[in-house]
Amino acid sequence: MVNMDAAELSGKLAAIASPQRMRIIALLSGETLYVSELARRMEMSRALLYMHLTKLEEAGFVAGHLELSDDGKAMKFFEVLPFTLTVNAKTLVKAVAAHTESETI
Amino acid sequence: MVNMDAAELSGKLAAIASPQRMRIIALLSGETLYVSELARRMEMSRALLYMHLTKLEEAGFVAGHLELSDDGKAMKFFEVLPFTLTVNAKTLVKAVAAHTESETI
DNA sequence: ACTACCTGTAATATTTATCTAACAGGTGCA
DNA sequence: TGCACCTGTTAGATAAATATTACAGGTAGT
Repeated sequence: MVNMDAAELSGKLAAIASPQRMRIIALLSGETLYVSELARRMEMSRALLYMHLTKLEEAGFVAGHLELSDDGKAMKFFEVLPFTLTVNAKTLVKAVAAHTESETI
Repeated sequence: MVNMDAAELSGKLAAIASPQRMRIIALLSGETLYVSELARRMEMSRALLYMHLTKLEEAGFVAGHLELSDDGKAMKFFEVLPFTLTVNAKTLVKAVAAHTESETI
């Protein structure tokens, strides 16, 4: 994770760049919520929310797990994974270099 | 710049998230190049490159200026501006909060 | 006049991302 | 049985980003 190639870094940045997904992380940061509840707070359809959550999960920003509530309902909770992303010119040069290497060799 | 709202942060992240634009910054980081030369190294049309450069410039990552070469040609040079972007859960919470404030008040 | 460079933009096509609507399946309770 | 919750997915519409093509204009040198 110390050395990310351009594709990976780009994926993470794209995942986090969306205002909607920024809000999702902000909402999940503090309390873990299950999908339907999160959908209500986001005022967003579950289908759409799933799309966003999938992108965030693939990028490694959140993680979801099924839980069985007391009354037997299956509920999918999501939590924010700890992360820190630092980007500057140096970072980008490294990422691009790593990328072209893996492409060429 | 210390406190960015969600829209601004999202704009910067989106600008930097593109693999093409990451390569542009990597190429410009070290030497300033004029558009046509950069287009050759990127193996990309100038029209498309302009689109990318505009986004990078609007986000504040690069700056361009016209220069008159010795033989009278107008040449537009671009350079990378110093920047460091750090994103984590705390950053996002702040950005989102700043956003909803400016929206509501 | 013609070639070889350069900047700059507008119209258009293509590809991707985002969003909506609709469905199937589950549990618990009145 | 019917209502109120929950998860999960797919097909399709809409919006936005990306890329292409084709211009117009400039300087310098052969």
